[in-house]
Amino acid sequence: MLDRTDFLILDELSKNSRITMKDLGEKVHLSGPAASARVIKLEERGVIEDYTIKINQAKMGYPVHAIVHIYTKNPNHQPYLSYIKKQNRYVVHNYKVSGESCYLLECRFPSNEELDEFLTGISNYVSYKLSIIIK
Amino acid sequence: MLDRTDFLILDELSKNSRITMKDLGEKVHLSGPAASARVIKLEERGVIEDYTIKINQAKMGYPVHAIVHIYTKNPNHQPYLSYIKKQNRYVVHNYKVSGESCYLLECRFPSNEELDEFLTGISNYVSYKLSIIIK
DNA sequence: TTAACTCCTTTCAAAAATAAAGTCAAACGT
DNA sequence: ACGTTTGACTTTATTTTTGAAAGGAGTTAA
Repeated sequence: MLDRTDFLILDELSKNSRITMKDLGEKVHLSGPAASARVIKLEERGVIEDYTIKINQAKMGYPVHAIVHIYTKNPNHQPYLSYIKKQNRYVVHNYKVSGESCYLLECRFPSNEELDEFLTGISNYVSYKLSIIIK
Repeated sequence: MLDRTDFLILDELSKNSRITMKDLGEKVHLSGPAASARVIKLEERGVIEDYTIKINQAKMGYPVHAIVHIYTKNPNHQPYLSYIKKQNRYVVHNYKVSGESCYLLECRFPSNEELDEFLTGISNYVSYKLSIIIK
């Protein structure tokens, strides 16, 4: 399905998604139009889902990075999920998981104060364990 | 420091990092060169760290997505860290965290068999708890 | 008032993207 | 064995985008 050249292309686009098709072509020993055609196919097949940027959240004012393990006491998760949705400025991911906990919440905060408020908020719906990411 | 227009630019680039400066300019009510100048500044300030793509890992053959909580028994983490480095084809992130566990490992596998092998491998160095991401 | 900045626009030459045409080789049916 | 189709590529030529340069408008400070 995917050949060596496709992998090289994905690798280059991962490193720099704004590379020109001409330069991408050179890197993978193809002409610009050929590289472009490959990329379009990768998009169509859904292998490339998105072109995006990595933002330095600390410089954006969100230096506190945390993982919160959620243990829902109530079988109805909706109140928790609604609350999370309302607090989405802090939430990076909310994974439903199998294992000990029910959800794994990755989030970012401007300060510990706001983290504290957030945790106070969710404790109305669920119990949790907190891990702060150090690096 | 960052104004409303910068936030709009970051938002648009997050959604599509390959947008042309001309189109980006239109979206944020600026000329192409003005948008381009803003973007260059955001890069220089380190707010934009990287232009990258989101790859559908399932279509790449890595459908199993897991978070592994690592508890190091030994105060010397090096053997664990070296092992992780060797297994980097599976590892998305290896966060050092404060809290109950020592590291939070986000990883992806082609199958449960390979997840099993990986876990067998790390159990030589550390103990762990596994969470499989369902969605 | 004037000078120095900042941030923008417009203009235009150079570079890149894209559409189109043509080449080549492998696969397939007759 | 021959012609046809298909897929992936290159080259060429047109269109579009980029990025440099020049200049204007608003702000601040001497």
